[in-house]
Amino acid sequence: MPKYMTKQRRLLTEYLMQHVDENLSASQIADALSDQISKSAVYRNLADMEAEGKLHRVTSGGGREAVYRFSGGQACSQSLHLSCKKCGKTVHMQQQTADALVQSVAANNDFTVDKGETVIYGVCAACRNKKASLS
Amino acid sequence: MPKYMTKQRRLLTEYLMQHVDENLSASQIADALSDQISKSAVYRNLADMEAEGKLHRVTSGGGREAVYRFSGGQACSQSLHLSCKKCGKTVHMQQQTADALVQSVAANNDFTVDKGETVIYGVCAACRNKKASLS
DNA sequence: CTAGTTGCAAAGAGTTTGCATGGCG
DNA sequence: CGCCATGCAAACTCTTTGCAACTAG
Repeated sequence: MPKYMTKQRRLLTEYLMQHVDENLSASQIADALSDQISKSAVYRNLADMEAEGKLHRVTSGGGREAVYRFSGGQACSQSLHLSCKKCGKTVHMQQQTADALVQSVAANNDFTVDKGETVIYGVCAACRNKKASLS
Repeated sequence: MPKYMTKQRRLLTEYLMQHVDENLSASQIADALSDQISKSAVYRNLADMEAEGKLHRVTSGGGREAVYRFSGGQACSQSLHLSCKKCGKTVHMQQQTADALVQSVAANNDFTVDKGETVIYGVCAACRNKKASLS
């Protein structure tokens, strides 16, 4: 849990702000900022931010790297996330739909869904159309 | 894509059969079978089996290891999966509930859910009760 | 017999950690 | 000024790869 707002921390936050809702791997971020922040600082800050809940760890991008997603400080825990396997974009499901879904699962399977942790994979409208048009 | 059914491959398959629907990390499996199969063979066979579609790669267990789930050859792609964060068990959602859910998302967010890829995280009934009873 | 597989060990990739220096408040 | 955070590099963990020996068909 950080106490000082360092230059590096600010730079990292700015970087994340510019990549809201994208899935970024720790090493990818560290690499992009390598000339401004050391690798260790990136990893440490990323871990801190995750602990603070400012960042969500996805870790499911096909590799074995730590993958994070920054959501601009919004209340992400209140809406499920839809992640497109094609373009990687993540969209927040409407809370209303999410709640209905959660209740449905609770009623049918006696299972309490964690909205903040769950990411639903599939294909977004844009990519679905794209796929249809080209080969 | 393997052509021979080797002793190691059979042993690995048997191991997986005994752990259907559990989330197993590659290293965990390799370690468990270390005295019967070499690490490399485990990794190679796991990769082959995934390519053949006999195994599903989860890779989202909080660490940075390759995590797999074996489903005994069932048509897992037809039902969403619920994974308990406490005990790690994965249960198949009833297809009926899953379909309703998928349709709901499709209607509200114009997003095509991939049932085979999606894992919903939360807490199962058993663990929910457990949590309530002790401290 | 022939080619796919295994095993071992070395090489990689990514992440974590120890310690001295630097900088926020 | 004091203590946290940074940087650097070494240490680690997990995974991949090269190559000779082995074995399933």
